[in-house]
Amino acid sequence: MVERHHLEIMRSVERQGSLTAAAEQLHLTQSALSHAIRKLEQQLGTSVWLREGRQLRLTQAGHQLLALANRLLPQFEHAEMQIHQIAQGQRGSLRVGMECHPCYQWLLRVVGPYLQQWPDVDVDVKQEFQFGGMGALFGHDIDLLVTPDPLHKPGVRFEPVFDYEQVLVVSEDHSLADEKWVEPHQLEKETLITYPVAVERLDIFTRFFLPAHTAPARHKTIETTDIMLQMVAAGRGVSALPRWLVDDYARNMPIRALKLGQQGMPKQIFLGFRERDEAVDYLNAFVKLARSIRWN
Amino acid sequence: MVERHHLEIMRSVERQGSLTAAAEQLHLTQSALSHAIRKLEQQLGTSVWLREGRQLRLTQAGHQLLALANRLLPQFEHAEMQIHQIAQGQRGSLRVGMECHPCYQWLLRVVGPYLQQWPDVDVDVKQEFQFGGMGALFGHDIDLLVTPDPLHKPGVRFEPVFDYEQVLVVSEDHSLADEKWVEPHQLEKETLITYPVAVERLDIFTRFFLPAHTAPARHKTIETTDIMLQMVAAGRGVSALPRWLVDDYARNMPIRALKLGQQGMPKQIFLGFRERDEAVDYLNAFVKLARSIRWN
DNA sequence: ACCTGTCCGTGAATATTTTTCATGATTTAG
DNA sequence: CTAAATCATGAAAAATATTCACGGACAGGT
Repeated sequence: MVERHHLEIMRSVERQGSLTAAAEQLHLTQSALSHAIRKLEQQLGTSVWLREGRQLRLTQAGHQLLALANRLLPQFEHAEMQIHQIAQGQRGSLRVGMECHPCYQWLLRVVGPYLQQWPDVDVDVKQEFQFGGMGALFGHDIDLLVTPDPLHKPGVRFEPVFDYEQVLVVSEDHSLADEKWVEPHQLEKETLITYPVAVERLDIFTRFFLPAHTAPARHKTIETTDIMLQMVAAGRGVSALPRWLVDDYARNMPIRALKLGQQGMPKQIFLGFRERDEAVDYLNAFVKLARSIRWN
Repeated sequence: MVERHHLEIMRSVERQGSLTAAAEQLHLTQSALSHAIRKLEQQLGTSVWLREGRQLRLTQAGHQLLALANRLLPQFEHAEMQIHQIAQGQRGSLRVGMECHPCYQWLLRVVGPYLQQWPDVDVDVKQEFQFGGMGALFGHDIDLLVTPDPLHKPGVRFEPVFDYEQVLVVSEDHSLADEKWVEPHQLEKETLITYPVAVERLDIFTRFFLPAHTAPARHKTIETTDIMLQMVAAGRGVSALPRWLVDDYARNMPIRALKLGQQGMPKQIFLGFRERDEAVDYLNAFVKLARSIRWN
């Protein structure tokens, strides 16, 4: 019925002052506009303007239409511009999913600079997935997965972006506090504090205790890193965390970091994304930026 | 570029869940929609949804479009409905112009009931006209002119809507306070207070003093009726006003109304409008309602 | 694994709509 | 009163939208 085209005509006629001038501005003939409006008037059942000599004066219906044009046309134009930006990968929204607790601390450092570089990209972080991080990736609930466990499958690609060392955190007063490293059996009497995730996903078990066929005496879970470290500082248990994270906290807390085994436990953070999105500029840029960020 | 039609498709596909179902709802074939969107995608430079098996999933551009559709389509529809009402004279805006000061008091009593009867008509009152009330009427600045002086010209019609008597207002303490009527020469020593308009437009001069070849001693002008009557009550002068207005104020003020001459001075309020608008329902209804209102 | 029904995409044919062209009627300015 | 400018109109041409008739892909049932 009322089409965008009609609104363009209304606006142009208002701005240019005459049908003829408007036609020129719209790269059409005066006749085309005349026909277009005439048809609209027939459909609306009322005229849009009154022909008074060579002047056109808007009727009430005409005023409504003009108001509509002034309201809607900018929205059309803005949306088109935005979609254009999206088409060129300059604008978008990046939904980041995370599968590891301390990853969040790391992510925060990446997101800041990223938002500066890509002011037109929104970053959204999600932490709960019904079908796991991979499920969320495949189900398009997220566009990027931050995880320490790359689960290679066709359709997704994982890129390592950050190497770090997982360390054991103990209180300054702990008997092991001055050791360079710990062996599994040294923790047989300890309380281990971890995030509340399945044991299979805890490297401290899969790569440290299990190979040595031992385990800590007790296992507690705590949601947040801050409280976890408070507990460790208070001598209520030990925990395994990234070294960069511990170093950060150690400035204000009586805690120490120890290597897990003589060689330490190297870990990596990976970014996973759908291969289809490989060409998406702002996603690629995120991966690149993430890789370039260093902790001193 | 992005047309209303595309928005309709986006919305319908979202609601119906598939192109085929949307096509049915829009009374088109699935092929038509497919072609339409394909062309749009080419113009935008990005696809609107991804074909995943038989599922369509919106891209970011698609989400933008859908959001646009949900925002703009209701506005299109609302505007069309409104214009339809305008076309049938059920809705409009009535711009009322006034040429006489006390007319405003009268108008207020008409507008209330009118707004009740015509909830879809907006009433706007204007009091200042660059080229007089008639000019405003011809220039389409107003649709209705309230005036005591019908100036008949081709193209406009005037309808008398209210008969009343213009009376002299004096203080209760005035020497004439208990007279039934006054003659012009009795006011030769008085101060006359009027609204600030040209003397030719004041009936008290043209119909009362001038025929008797006399005039009041002093002439002051005051903008507002309230202050004017305060002055009269205080014995600072006399004034000429409609009887219904004076009766209203006299309940709380020490003032009296006297006939101007033995016969009194009958007056009328007229409503003027363009003959072209004669068929406009809500305008006609205003005139009719104005005529029917009585003061008891 | 193999139908089967359903969905979407595509190219050619067709239908519809938009635009132009050519012209006339009306009005304003000089 | 003429000249220039404006908008309206009908017919012709151009452009666009829609349908038709397919084909390929996929999910669900057997």
